[in-house]
Amino acid sequence: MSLHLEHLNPEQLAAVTLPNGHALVLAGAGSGKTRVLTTRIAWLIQSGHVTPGGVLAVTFTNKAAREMVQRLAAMLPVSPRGLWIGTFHGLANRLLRAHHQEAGLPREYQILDTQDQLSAVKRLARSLNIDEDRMPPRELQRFINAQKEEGLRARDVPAGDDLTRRQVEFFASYDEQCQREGVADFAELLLRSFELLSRNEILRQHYQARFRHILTDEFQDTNRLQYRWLKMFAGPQSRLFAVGDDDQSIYGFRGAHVGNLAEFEKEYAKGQVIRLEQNYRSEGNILAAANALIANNAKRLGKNLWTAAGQGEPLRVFQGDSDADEARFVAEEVAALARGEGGEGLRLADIAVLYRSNAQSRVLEHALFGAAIPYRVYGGLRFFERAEVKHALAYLRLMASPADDNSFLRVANFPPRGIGARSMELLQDAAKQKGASLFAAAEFSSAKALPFRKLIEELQSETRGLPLPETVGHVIARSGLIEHYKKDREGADRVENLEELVNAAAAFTQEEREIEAGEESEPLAAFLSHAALEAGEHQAAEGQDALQLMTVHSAKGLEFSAVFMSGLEEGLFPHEQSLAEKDGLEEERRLAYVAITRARARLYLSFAQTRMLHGQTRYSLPSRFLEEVPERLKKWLTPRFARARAAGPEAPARKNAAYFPKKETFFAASRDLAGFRIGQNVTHPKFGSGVIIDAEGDGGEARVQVNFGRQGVKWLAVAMAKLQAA
DNA sequence: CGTAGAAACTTTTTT
DNA sequence: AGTTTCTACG
Repeated sequence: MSLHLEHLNPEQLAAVTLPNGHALVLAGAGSGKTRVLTTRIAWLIQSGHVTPGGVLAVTFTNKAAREMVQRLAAMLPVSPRGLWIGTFHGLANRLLRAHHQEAGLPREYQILDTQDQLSAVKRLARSLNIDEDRMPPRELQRFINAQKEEGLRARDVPAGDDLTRRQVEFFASYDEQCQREGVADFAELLLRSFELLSRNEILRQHYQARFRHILTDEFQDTNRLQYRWLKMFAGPQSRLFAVGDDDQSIYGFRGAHVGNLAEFEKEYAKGQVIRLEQNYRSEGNILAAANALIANNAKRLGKNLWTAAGQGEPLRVFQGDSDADEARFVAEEVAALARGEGGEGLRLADIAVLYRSNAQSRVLEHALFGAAIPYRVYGGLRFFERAEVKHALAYLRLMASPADDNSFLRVANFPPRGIGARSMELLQDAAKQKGASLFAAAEFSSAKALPFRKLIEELQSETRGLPLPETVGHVIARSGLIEHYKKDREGADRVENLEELVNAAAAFTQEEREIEAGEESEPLAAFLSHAALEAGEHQAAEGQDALQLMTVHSAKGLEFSAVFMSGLEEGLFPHEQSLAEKDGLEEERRLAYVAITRARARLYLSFAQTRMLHGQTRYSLPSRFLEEVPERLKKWLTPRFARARAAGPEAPARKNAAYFPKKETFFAASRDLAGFRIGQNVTHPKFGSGVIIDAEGDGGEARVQVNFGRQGVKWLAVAMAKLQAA
């Protein structure tokens, strides 16, 4: 039992042992925030300030929650069972399972993930004859989630214009549909549990009296509903402890409200703010780069991150001719780092390749595969999101919860069993008329669907009392899924994944079940929740040393000896979509800040001049973030991209000006443009550096369209403009 | 009803 | 480019 308080610096110690009162800890990257949080919980318990059952600790990711439980288990002689540690969604689910009746939900309610929610929205839009061009399902989905994240139901949303009024109406119907089918989306878990406690005074008092210490990690990422949710648990005796970093707020797009930090300080912490500013992770140059970059943001609470470490190496900058070229560089460099080149080689698992969007992983994977470097990709399509796995889960969900129409529609005719579009339509009409579920309607009004209903009922009785893995195994076989994929030439992977699902069920232990869902839950119900809430982050090849590939978002909270930040191009990072959003550029910059601060000793910054995206070649300029890192900290590995400074103050960024997709054609590429070609980098005496993105005319008449980044996009006559090849 | 191939669509980040 | 949806045909 060792808390090792002696290893903490004064600020960390103060945060850990704060005796009473609420507190806000502003913790910079690498300042030991997770350690402070876990050590505080251990300290509170060990010193008798609270019993394990009186702790409520909330994180954003399952990974963070698991890590916290593990670290606690190492520090304390208590089992993590009694502790309420988990993600917002996991804990909300736990609460709702325990009080499903009071919350107005069926015992076996199912959780809709993003995919499921979209199909539910589409289905409803169709049944309401909604014009999908005027109200695209995706936008309806976004609208609904945004409202729920603000804590609003349809009746609470002011319907100003006509469009909003329609959206609100749809929102109301959507919630009715969910209620009827016994399902809850992610935001619903939070909102429903919030409403449960705010309405039910007895329950609220019970939990308020129970939770003496409420601790939250990554507080900058909470949305308004989550903040209210936390406050709900805080009774007069409770103490709130929030840890966050405004510079690492990167979830604005899903409703995170950085303002919560300031509001928390005003409402609770009241000046009890502890700043952790010493960085223990990165060497000097890396930290200097991060500090210089983030200084460009106007909206900051402000802090001064420093390190006692030496300067270390400069940041290495690489310019690739293409995305493939960049990927090749990454692969070669990773191989060299692993070999060690005179020093001690790095473990692959201690090296990360980060990118802005998942689509970028493919070209990297290709190069790594070619170089025989083992790698693991995080994010992207996760295990429980794969089609075949979702099919299997749909059978299981129907068995547990027959009213789940989403699942019914997913597998009633998969594998094909003669229930075509027409039969399904008739069944849906019948169900609608009677206000019944599809499963119920299958009994009396569809000869075609009846055998399917029978199959589900047989599965229910055949698996009654069986252990979970055997239930899953039986279902994938009896449903015909395995057989169906075995017939498919390319179905081998899918069969493997289905078999892996049985393993996942076996690995889903008693202990995990209790931590995630509470003590009294059914094994199957708990497993289905687990599948929806934790999309299967940790699958496959565990244990083997492998390079880590992930988006910057999923890298938050992690650290590596060497980090590759790839695709540093205008339009990609910062992403062009973000520039149209309010405070979008600042959020992108915080994202870049998160990426830089993941590195301990070595950091690579790379970009490519051309990139294949969605089947088109894009020509792009280096990211402005690259320029915001001072030159003295960088070492160029490739001849420096000549960048003549434009005279005068910089023009404000123009929306979408920097990044234009352009179909590459032989015609355009081979046309006589007086020595220039599309995609070429050029400089102009007034506008600075740019890239040619289009052309018209030939020879002496030729005009080219040049993207000058922040200076905008201009058409220039080649003969007149003093363009120079760069 | 089921399938194959064509056409259309997407085009950021995630619990 | 990859995925989903549509269309034509057996």
